[in-house]
Amino acid sequence: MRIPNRVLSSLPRKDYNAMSARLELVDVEFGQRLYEPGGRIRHVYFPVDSVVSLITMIDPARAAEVGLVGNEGMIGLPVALGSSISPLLAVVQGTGTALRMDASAFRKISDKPALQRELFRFTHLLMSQVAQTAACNRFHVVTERLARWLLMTRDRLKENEFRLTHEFLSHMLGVRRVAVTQAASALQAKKFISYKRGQIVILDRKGLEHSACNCYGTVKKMYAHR
Amino acid sequence: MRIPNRVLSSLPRKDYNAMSARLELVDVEFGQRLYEPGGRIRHVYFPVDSVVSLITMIDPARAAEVGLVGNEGMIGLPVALGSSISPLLAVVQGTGTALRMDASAFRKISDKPALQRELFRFTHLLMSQVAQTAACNRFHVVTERLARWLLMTRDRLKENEFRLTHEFLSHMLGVRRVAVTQAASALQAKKFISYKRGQIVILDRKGLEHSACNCYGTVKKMYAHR
DNA sequence: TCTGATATGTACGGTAACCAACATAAAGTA
DNA sequence: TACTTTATGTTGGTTACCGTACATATCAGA
Repeated sequence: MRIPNRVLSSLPRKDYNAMSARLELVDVEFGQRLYEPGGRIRHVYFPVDSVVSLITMIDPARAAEVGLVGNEGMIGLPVALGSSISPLLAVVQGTGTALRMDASAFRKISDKPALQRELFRFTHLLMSQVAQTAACNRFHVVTERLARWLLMTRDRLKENEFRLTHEFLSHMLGVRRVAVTQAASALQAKKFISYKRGQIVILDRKGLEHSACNCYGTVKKMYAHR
Repeated sequence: MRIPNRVLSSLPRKDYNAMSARLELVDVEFGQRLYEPGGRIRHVYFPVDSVVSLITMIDPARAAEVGLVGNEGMIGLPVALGSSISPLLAVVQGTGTALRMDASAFRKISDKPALQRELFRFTHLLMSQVAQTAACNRFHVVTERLARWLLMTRDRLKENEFRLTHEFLSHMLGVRRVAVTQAASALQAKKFISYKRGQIVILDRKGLEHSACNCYGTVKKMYAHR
C-alpha cells in the first residue's frame, strides 16, 4: 500500500509500521475546526487528500490565513515542539481524508530520529511559508494574493475546481467580502478563473501565475527543494 | 557564573558544560548582517545583550521584519531543523554580545534531549510570533505597529533609549520613511517617546502600550507562559 | 410556486498609506 | 569657517481598501 502523506511516506518502513496501529483514517469536512486558537490539541493530523488552513485570529471579527497544509505536511506541529496548545485556528479548507493520531500517543513516539527529521524539515518549511505570508500581507494587493491563494490551494487539492464562497475567501485573505468579489471578477474578466455561487474553476493556470505575486513561486521553490 | 542566555541557562549544567568549549563570545554591531536570505548559515548565535531582527526580503527594495530575538532565544534555528540555509535576512538591531557556535559543531550536539526541548520550545514561540506579525501587518496601522515594535525592542534591550533612524525603522515596518516620521511624531506629541537624529527615548511605557495593537500583549503573554 | 436564506454585484464617501519632490536642521569634515 | 552628508519635516496628488448600504440572482425547502 502506498502511504498517502509525504511526512509518513518518508519514514523507514519499520518506523511507519510502528505508528500505523495508532493511525486512524478519518473524514474531515469543509469548515470543520480542528483546533481553536488557544485551545488544546487532542489529535495530530496527516492530510491525505484534504487541505487545512492555519489562521491567526486577531480579534473575534478579524482573521487572516498564515499557512496552508496538504499532504506534504502535518497539522499539530506544536505537539512535536513540546506544546499542546495551538496558537492558531486550524480549519479544513478542502474536504477529504486525513490520518489522525492521538496527541499523547504521538508525543510518545515523536522522538524517533527519522520522524523527527521529517517533522523538523516540515517545521522549517512552514515557518518559511508563514514568514513569506507576513511580508506578502504587507506589500501585495488583493488580486495578487487571491491568485496566489488559488494556486496554492490547487497545488494541494490537485483539482482545478473547488467549492468556496467569496465570504470564506475574505476571511482567508483578511479583507472584506466586497474586495474578494472585485478581485475575483477581475480575474474572471481575464478568463483565468470562472465562478458561480460557491464554485470556483481555474481555467488558465499560467495566467493566474502571472497575476499572483512572486510569493507563490518563492514558497513553491522552497517546498520543491527536498 | 550566570549563563546569560535563557536557552542555554535552561540546560542541565553538564549539557551546558559540554557545549561551552565550542561557544565563543563575540561582539555584534548594529546593522551587521548575520545571514543573507538564501545564504548559508555558518554560525548559530545565542544573544546575550544584543538583539537581532529576522526579516523577509520580498524584493531588493522591500523588506519587513517578521521576528525579533534577544537573549530569550537563538539565531539559526534552521540548523536545528535540519537545514543550513536561512530563508530570512538576520540583522543586528541592538549592538551587544552573543555566544556563537560553529554550525556544524552545533549540528553534532543538537540532538541532546534537553537542548532539543529548549530549542523546540523556542521554535514554537518564534513561529507564533511570526504568525502574529503576519496578521498584524494586515490589520494594524503604522502608529500601532511602531509602538509595538518599540516595546518589543525595549523588552529585549532592557533599555529605554536606543539608536536608530526613521529610515531604518521604515525597513522594519515595511513602510516609507515618511510614514515612520508621521507616526513617530504623533507618539512624540503625546509625550510617549522623544527622539532626535537617530536616537529614540521611551518616556511613557504605559502610554506606548495603549498606542500599540494588542499583538504586543498577545505575543508577550505567549513568551511569559513557560 | 412562493418564501427565505445565501451568494454575488454595485455604489458612495472616507482614509491610511503611497509616490515624488522639496525644505529644513543637525552632524561630520575640509 | 564653509561645505557635504545625513536625518527629519512637510506638502499635494493618487490609490487600494475600508465601512456601509442596498440591489440582484440563485438555491433550498414549505
